[in-house]
Amino acid sequence: MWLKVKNRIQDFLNDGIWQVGEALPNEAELAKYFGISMGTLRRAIGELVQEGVLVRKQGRGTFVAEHSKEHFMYHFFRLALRGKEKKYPLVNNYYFQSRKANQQESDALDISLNSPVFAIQNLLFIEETPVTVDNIIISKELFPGMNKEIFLGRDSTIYNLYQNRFGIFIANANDRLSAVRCDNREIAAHLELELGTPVLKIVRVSYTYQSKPVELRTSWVNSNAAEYYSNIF
Amino acid sequence: MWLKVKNRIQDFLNDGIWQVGEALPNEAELAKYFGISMGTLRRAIGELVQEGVLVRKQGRGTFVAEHSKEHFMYHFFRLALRGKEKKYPLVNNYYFQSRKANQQESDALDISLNSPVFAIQNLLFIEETPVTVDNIIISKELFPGMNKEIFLGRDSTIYNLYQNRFGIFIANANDRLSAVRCDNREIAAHLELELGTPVLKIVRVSYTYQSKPVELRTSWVNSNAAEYYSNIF
DNA sequence: TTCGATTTGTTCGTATGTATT
DNA sequence: TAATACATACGAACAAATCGA
Repeated sequence: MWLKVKNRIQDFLNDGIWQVGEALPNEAELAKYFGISMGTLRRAIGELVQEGVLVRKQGRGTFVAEHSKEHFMYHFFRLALRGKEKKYPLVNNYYFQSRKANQQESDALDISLNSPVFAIQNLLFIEETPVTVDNIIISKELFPGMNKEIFLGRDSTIYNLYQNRFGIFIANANDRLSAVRCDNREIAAHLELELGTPVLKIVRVSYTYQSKPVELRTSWVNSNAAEYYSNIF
Repeated sequence: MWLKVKNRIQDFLNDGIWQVGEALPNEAELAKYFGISMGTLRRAIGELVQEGVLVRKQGRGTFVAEHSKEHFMYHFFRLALRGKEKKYPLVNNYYFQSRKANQQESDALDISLNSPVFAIQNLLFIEETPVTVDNIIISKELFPGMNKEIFLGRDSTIYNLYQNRFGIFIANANDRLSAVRCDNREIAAHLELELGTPVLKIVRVSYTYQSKPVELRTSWVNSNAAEYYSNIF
């Protein structure tokens, strides 16, 4: 029963019945609505809280999770200068283009070949040191109304923009890392490295709670300056 | 109360009152022993189950978790051949030495400089391809009776050996990744790479449930053949 | 094969504690 | 201070899995 209720609540969330940041009805009401006891309801909600979908606040209510800049930074930004504490990067945009998805992109994002996508290139600095060039690919269809002004005008992280403006939550990501020679002149120049220097290449696909792929991001990291941190639990 | 009981159970486990694989007393007995209701006890145990410390089996009992080879492989071995499924590696040992900890090693393992340690070098293959050279450092003090025969004679993963023979559970690990030029002749030869080829360098510190550092492992990965997978939730 | 004893899993209802407004 | 909402705790009943007689 708690599993059924959990799924029904998820469906409500997907259908946008309850909006981001909004409070759900209180536990007693919800239990009555679903025809179960409060204990069982709490179990269902408890799981969603653990997954980060809902947030419970004692004395206030249960809310649809709204992730902060800190959350996204802490969770998804895995780079830091060698041996130093993690810091917020500064972002410099190089291009924001409309084009069609190639094979790799359409495979990763689960869209058809040649679907319209946005292709974005950013250069990130930490303490004035260029640490990574990010190439971002997102499907146009998922982000109706998106344009360069909106993208550059965001007041927080990119994932926050997805969440707040488009209702899309990045819940998890899959990174594949390898070491490659930096043979691309443009990237080498951005990172202020000589051609042929080893760089960390990261291919990330980010997903929603429903495991729907949202973003393909390829990063080239200046490995002289920064390291990738991975915590395994 | 449930938090207090959880901590008391953890203490029992640390003190070895309940051994690996053993069953705990049943819920009713435990609740009575701790002077709490079964519901509260279940909450305490439930958290430990979630953390992977205990395992509950309906109809049988609650057991001290004993992690399988599959668990350790799935959780802690993050390498796979490019674009292929994860496979078990074959391990080839190059040396097993006794020596004293240097600065980096003593810092990482939280032991004093020049403490006795074991230093081990392995070469791992996947499908006949050499994928990584691992340098492993563990404190002698944590592994009384450890020697080359025991280490090489293990019938499962290294972490399983720590668990089954020494009662030490690797619960989480911290990896720091960077791309470097492979300038070490020996490592290059092991990986069948030319000197100067970019390789993925991973520095891992592994910890017990109590966040005590157990192992420092430095890996050099043949990035032509293999990739590092990282899942972020 | 069946049956009963044991053990964890689920659900219910209620009471009390604690944080917020 | 009172009302509201989540947090914790208790106890009981029944379901489901396991194991041995």
